[in-house]
Amino acid sequence: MSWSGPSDGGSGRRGYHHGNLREALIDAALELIGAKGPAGFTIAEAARLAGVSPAAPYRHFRDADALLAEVAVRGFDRFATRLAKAWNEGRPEKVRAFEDVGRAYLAFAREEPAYYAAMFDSSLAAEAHPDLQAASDRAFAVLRDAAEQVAAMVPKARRPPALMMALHIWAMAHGIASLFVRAVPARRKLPMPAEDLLEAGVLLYLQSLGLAGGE
Amino acid sequence: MSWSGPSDGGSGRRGYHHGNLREALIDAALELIGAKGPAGFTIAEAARLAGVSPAAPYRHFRDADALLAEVAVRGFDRFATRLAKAWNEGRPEKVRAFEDVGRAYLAFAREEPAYYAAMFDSSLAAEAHPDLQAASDRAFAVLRDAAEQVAAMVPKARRPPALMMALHIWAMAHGIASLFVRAVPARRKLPMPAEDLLEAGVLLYLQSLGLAGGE
DNA sequence: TGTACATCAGTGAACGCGCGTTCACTGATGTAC
DNA sequence: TGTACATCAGTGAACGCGCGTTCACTGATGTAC
Repeated sequence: MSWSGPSDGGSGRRGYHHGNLREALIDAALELIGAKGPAGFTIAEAARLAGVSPAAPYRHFRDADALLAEVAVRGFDRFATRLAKAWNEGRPEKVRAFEDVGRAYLAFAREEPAYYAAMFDSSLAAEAHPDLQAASDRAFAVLRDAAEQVAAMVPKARRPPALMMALHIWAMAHGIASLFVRAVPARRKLPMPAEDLLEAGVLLYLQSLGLAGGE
Repeated sequence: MSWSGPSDGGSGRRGYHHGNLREALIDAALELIGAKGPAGFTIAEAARLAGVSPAAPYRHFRDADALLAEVAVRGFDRFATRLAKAWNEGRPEKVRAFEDVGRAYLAFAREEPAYYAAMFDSSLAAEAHPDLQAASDRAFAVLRDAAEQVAAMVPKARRPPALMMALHIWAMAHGIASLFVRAVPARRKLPMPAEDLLEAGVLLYLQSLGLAGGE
């Protein structure tokens, strides 16, 4: 949560011009979303956190939704990067790398709850923010590509559609993240780490395809 | 969304006393949550919808959270009933009945989005509402019991923990419901109905256990 | 290198709004006798 | 059956609050010459 002003260096304000207000507002939004959820953040409070007047944000964002969308876009970009890193082009071994993607998914939800909430819990209409749709697509593409390469290992006769595989894994990872990693009324105490739960699920799933050491 | 007043019969107000304000407020809350999500509902607007003054709700609920919690509790109860009905004691056949539970899960999310949102998208702390926790437990118990009976069909040597199975299925169902049935920024067009996606996922999962017609 | 000027990124005061919550109140209902 | 009274479930006016948004403004920055 550092705001990386160019000439600021974290020392606070330095006069009439903020210097990097856009970034500071995004940082503030993240902080607020993390604390109160996407619905609990206001432009006014973000401005206060950034140390500017309530009118200042309007120089950079049309409204609260635009700021929220920007946060979500950045979230998806970080998310995509993280998943791609975990996949690592399927090295050293595809099934193992695929499981790593699942772990990276949960790790992101756990370590970046504010981004995650902006991405998945906000009521932004993706249609109204084309760049948001695009960013979400980029993240999903990583998962789909990985699924495609894993699916290709299955004999053609019983090979499932890679897209379906990707959707299944995404759904399970997202379900676990939503139910067990974050705070919801239905949240349960897990008898095991969420990561292990997902790993076991993915493993069973892949076993049914004849992959993964299902002896 | 009818308010079932005892002496009212849907004909509107009948004087100083509403007669069934508590129910009317819950109905109003459902309508608002359905339209704007759990965060977009206010006590004042619920009162307006119910046709009473903004102070009236406080005779029945301590605050907005209490009303929201009541809605969520009722949602979990309906949810549990619906899942139990789908499971139908494992008849006519356990694996098939288990799939039915999955279908019922999605059907609920689709047909009762307001309840579903109150249950899973609100920021209520379950700890602060013990009855909410209990209601959520009752719903999960249905799924866990079903999983237990399905797991019992697997030879002991490779039988997975039933609790884990229940968590996997719940996570996948919830993930699909969250990502593809409801409106979120990351929502994708599915190449198939969500129900089919879940059914295929559950089937593959059970196949890995040697259950389900894995030819 | 210096000066004039355009542009940019903030200010701060103001507005109308809806919300949550309180308060003394009052109309309606139910009950004791 | 009738009356007195307690209780209950609403009223409506009021309060303080924070928000989103606008506006004319002004200080700071950058650029042309």
